[in-house]
Amino acid sequence: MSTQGAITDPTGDDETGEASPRGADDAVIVAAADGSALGNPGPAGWAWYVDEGSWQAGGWPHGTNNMGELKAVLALLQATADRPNRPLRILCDSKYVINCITQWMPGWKAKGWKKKDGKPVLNRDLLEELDRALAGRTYEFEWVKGHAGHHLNEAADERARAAATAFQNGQDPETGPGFVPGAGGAGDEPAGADDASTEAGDHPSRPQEKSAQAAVEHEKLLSDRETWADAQRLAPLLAEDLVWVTAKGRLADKTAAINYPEQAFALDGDPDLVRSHAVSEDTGLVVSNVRTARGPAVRSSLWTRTTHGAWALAMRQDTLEL
RNA sequence: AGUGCGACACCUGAUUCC
DNA sequence: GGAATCAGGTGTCGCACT
Repeated sequence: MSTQGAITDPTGDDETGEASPRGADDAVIVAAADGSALGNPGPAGWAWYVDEGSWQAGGWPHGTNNMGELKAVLALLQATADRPNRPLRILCDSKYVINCITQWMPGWKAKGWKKKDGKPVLNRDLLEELDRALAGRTYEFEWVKGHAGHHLNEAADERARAAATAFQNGQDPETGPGFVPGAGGAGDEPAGADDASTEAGDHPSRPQEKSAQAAVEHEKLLSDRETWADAQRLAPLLAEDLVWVTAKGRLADKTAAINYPEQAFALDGDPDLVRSHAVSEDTGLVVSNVRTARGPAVRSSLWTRTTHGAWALAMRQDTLEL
């Protein structure tokens, strides 16, 4: 099933990433987009795939399947944004995503992002970004059944799951080469002439920003009860030599934090990010406002990357507000 | 306000088999 | 590692009824 029929027949050959003359200015880009969320919600990944030389993946430490599905399409749009004249054929197994974009969004926008039952539409931020990214583009969605052996869909699925798995292990996912025009064949485009799109998405390519981003994400992850209440998930997030200065001015270590997670991690509401700072490529600082059992506090957390590539909390200080 | 229903995904756990 | 079956769950939407 296809929507938005503005595309001139893309050769009908889905197995080849791109149709028509490679790199042609108006050649249809055929890509599959897919998402994954382990445990749903849980560590989540997204990916789009054109061919072995042109794909991208990413994710979050915590997200839903549908966030992943939406982000996969959004990332594809962003990665190809510098070629707005090339039509997109997007293979997607989520009817939620296809219906959101092709049927429901117009109504939601007109009605102030309220569903039929009056409740607010979920994933609105992603949807609004998608709406912006779609403007001026020629595209067409094709629904493909998931796990039915479709080559492009399987490839995107594998990469999305791999990204989710990476986040589950506290590691950074493989993000892929990004959109590389004509990557599939004996390309006519100068090799490596364009890697500007490699970094689209959640993980900025500049390493300094990456560590700040990682620190923020892991800080959020650790504030989630589902994470810290599970010792299996909690332990790897804490550095062996963790130093924690509590709100009362006491010193605590990793063992104490693991033995008394309720006291150490329970918050009223989510942490409110104040600032994040990249100390180095492997160290990020996060300052946030939190509501502890003892009252509101300012929390500074230092996250570092271990030798295994995973991020762990190295230092934390809480200061109670007056 | 609630209850269903439908659809597509995303999972978790078992089992069998190779 | 892989492929197939069976349970059970959440993410999300629309629709119809109470």
